[in-house]
Amino acid sequence: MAKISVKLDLNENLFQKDPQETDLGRNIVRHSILLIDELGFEKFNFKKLAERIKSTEASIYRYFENKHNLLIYLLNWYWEWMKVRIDFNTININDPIQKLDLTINIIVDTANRNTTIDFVDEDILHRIVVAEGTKAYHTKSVDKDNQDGFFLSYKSLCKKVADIVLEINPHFPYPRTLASNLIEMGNNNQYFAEHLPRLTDIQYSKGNISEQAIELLKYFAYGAIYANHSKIKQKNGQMKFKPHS
Amino acid sequence: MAKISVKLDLNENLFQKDPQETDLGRNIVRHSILLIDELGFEKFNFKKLAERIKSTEASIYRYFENKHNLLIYLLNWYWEWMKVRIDFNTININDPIQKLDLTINIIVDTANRNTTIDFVDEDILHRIVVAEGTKAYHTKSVDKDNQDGFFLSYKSLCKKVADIVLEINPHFPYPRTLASNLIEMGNNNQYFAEHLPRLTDIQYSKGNISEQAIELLKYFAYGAIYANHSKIKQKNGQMKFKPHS
DNA sequence: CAGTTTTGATAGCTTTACTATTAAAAACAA
DNA sequence: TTGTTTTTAATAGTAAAGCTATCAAAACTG
Repeated sequence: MAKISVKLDLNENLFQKDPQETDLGRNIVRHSILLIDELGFEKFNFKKLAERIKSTEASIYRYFENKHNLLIYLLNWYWEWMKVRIDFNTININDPIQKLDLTINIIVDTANRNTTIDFVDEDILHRIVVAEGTKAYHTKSVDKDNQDGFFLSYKSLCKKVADIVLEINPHFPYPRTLASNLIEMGNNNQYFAEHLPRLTDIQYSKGNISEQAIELLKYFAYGAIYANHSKIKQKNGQMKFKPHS
Repeated sequence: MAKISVKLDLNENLFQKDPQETDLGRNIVRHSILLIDELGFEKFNFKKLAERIKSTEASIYRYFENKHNLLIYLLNWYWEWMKVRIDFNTININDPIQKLDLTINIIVDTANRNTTIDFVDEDILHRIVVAEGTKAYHTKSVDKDNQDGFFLSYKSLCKKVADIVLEINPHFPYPRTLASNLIEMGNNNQYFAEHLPRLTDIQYSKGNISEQAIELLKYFAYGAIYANHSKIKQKNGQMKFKPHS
């Protein structure tokens, strides 16, 4: 497998000093991924990370203002990487259905990659995205973080997926919702399969988790995209009721 | 509006001492809701809560082991309350489609309630569920918490919704996923509309957020439930491709 | 009114999340 | 190669968070 050197463009507000530029920076990124995965984001801190990489807290603070920004940096990295992979994989494909199928594959996991990046373990980063991803924007600082462009990558990723959906059905009324939901649903159902199995229909006993997740996302995606709403309205027609008023 | 005294049955592992039983306990619950809403869960702590209710940290620790358990307590309260409302509202309804529509109304918001509970502000609690809900299970202690029954209410709520879905279409292959996804999607899209509008198709400019969320959830729910998969497979048929292998 | 339980007041301890200072090391330039 | 700048390490210190322990006062219970 080719080892392509990838340097993704990430929003400069996310760091104090670009961690992709120095050994220490790349070390911080590499080991923060491992350590967040080990400890969970709440128990993770810069002191423990410093010990692990035999550096100091103060040095890490020169790269990232705090651990929240580091998490968002990692997520941005992943979202950018997803976009690259979608572009790369769909470059010669015209059929939008094929494009969406491919995109769903990329949403679900990082398997079958055609490159590796030396200082990022993408499988572990994917676990972080699944387990800790929503913490990026579920904070009181969302609006400020959003203004600082912390979610630009996520939004443009969703836009990309939404545009593929619109290629399939230009009249589909909820492209953004479908896009963000495919991503969140994919993450949730993989997490649920492992930790809260009653909340998903994906089951270890049925075989490969990723494959089931892909089938599931396709089912919901095409169910929505091709939804026959005149038929649904007809089926639901008789009862023009007012809910609990 | 009737003021019905409701005491929900909540898992006893969630607290050290039942907060529904004492004035201080009810005060802790009431003001923790207000304070978490104000500060966000990260900045919220027992010391600040103690100041607010003119009590002490130590006293609060006698009710809840830590703030994480308090959050889960509040969420369980809300999930139980949703179940009560679903039961109450669908009690004389036989049409499962009508039941699901009602359920979607209840998922989206707490409007048009027929009761109020004195020590819980449900509108604010709903905001907490939307903004902080996923933090309940995105921790390293999920599996332990799950064993302690911290998510029983959520799971049985999903089961209830899934059963309604199966009433409509007994062959639907993803009832649990649809159930949990309707809840998470409802929460996400309301949150996105407010904070990250590019991630949803709900827009303030289009009018009432809740109504749009209800329409959206119905669209996706019935799209999935009535998905014509032979037709979809036919449309997608020609390309039996292997994604990026 | 005696006994039990609950609460409040106070203290203290460890960890987290930083900031500041200074010196050593590394990088780089003339 | 030496001098200069940048980067890192080492150390110290602070305020807040997240607890635990003790004891006395208050409140409720029989």
